[in-house]
Amino acid sequence: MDLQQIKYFLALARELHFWNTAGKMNITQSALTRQIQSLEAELGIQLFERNKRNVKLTPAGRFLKEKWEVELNELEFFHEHARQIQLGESGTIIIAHPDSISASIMPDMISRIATAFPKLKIELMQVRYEDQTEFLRNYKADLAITRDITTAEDIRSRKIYTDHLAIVVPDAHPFRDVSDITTESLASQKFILPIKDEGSSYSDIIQQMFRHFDVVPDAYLHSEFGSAITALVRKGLGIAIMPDSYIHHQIPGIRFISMPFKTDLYLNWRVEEHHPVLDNVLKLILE
Amino acid sequence: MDLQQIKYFLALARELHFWNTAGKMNITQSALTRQIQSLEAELGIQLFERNKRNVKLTPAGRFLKEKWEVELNELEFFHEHARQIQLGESGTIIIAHPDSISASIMPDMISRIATAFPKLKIELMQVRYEDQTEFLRNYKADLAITRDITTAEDIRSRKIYTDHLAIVVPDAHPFRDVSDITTESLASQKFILPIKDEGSSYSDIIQQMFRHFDVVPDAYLHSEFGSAITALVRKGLGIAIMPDSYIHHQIPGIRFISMPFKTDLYLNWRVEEHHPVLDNVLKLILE
DNA sequence: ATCTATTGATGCGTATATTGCATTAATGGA
DNA sequence: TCCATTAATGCAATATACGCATCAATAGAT
Repeated sequence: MDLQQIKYFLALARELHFWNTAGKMNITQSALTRQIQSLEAELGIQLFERNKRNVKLTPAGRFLKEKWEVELNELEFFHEHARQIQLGESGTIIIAHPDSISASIMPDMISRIATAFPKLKIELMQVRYEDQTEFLRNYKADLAITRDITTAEDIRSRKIYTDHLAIVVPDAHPFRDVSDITTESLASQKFILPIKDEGSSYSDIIQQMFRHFDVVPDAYLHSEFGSAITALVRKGLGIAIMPDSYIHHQIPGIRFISMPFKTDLYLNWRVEEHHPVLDNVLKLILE
Repeated sequence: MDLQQIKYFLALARELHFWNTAGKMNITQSALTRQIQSLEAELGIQLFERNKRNVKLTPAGRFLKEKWEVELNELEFFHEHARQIQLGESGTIIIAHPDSISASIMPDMISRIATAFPKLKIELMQVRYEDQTEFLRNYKADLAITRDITTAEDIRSRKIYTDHLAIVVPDAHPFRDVSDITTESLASQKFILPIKDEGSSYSDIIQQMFRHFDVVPDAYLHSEFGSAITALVRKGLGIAIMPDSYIHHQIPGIRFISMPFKTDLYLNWRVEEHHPVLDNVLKLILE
């Protein structure tokens, strides 16, 4: 069974028309017909019901369409990753990280990696917290830096940094330093907070801070994106809680008031890994 | 890329010897060499390092070996399931169920299915609770009957039956009926209980019963298997809590004392399903 | 009802790919 | 140094896949 046959099948399953499909796949209708026939014969499964006028999927064909689509996609990612492994020091590693540390620990980390592996390409990406495990699993990312511990069996985590929460206010705001932050002063503020995520340790720490001040925050706006949040704070739409790593972004128009609440950063990676360079990069980051 | 090439690759990755592998795959060494070469060329990945004397996997080859093994296996299951879908009424459906109901609701359910679909083959299997979702997902089972609600997105559940917990004692035991069951009388008993599983609603119900009597059970033996448990009870090694459906097994040497605590049975199946007969069987069971 | 354009299947000759056989070249061990 | 083992390769035979042309069925237009 040839993978090309499955590709022909998937194309035909979308088009449901031999001539159009054959055109798109750059073969003749007769070749396509025979490829599908041979696929059906080899599997012992009729994939399409067809007469001279109409083509439609059988139940078994519908089932295999779904499965094969996923499977072929996975294969592509595996092959690409295998190519990266082969490229070794001149390959690419993909790092997913929160925006908050773009200007704090990331530059240092990147420069250490780049110095140690001059030919290695590094891709950076931002991924929503809930997608990170899946991105690692599917080889869409090789390393992920998160503010949450990952508990999955096939992912390893290690703490690499700790920073503090800060209250982010516009320049003109009356809050000047920690002594201005009290139960009363907080109660009258509007907050811009991250999207509340049950079981996220980062959310938990923020909640914990509010509990410490015995305040239920008045939060009407939620966002995960730092640049959006800082812009909103600057415009006076509310104040925010962010990791103080953001200070390094040196964003004008806002101030950070560091609070004595810690938030940890974790490095996450796949347990099962045959990528020698990735192993070395891991060692480098973890010292 | 031909799947046969991947099979050749996997065989060679195990043997690491062209002649032996070629022999096992019923081709000549030269054909095997060329298949592997063409696979490597098409992927642009060197899979083996070889000289005239030794063959070994490259890191990329090691990676793909693992992935392709899993993938090929999955494909096999998909094709087999697709064949079952095609066979329709003369296919096979696989039902996973707890041993407890083998003699109570199962016979009735099976006979209803068999009457409605005379050509359908039915396979029964017992699966540990924690494996059931995976068995459904991988098409190793089509229906699963459990005492726990399944919360997975891709699995649907419906309650199909409720039975009661019973205290299971050897014939000679002083407990005769419900009135003998008290906090004091329970406290002096040794129990054989199922393996405690956090988050299992069946465990919860048993715990709930003990809490009701304000007793912490003295349980030194744990098993999930009904036949093992009843044998142990008969030998006087302890008393057990079981669903009273077991009464229908008519096991000699033990007695069941029904308690007013309910345990529900759920039928679980895959949401995504193109198997028309399976759909019909579902409708039949759920009325 | 008849005609026509469209569509999937199929026969046939050609082009391409794959195989087995025989041989070659490299290498570890006697 | 010689020999047995082993992966690669040239070559001819065979098998497979392809495109072209054609056929047969059918929906829709007239």
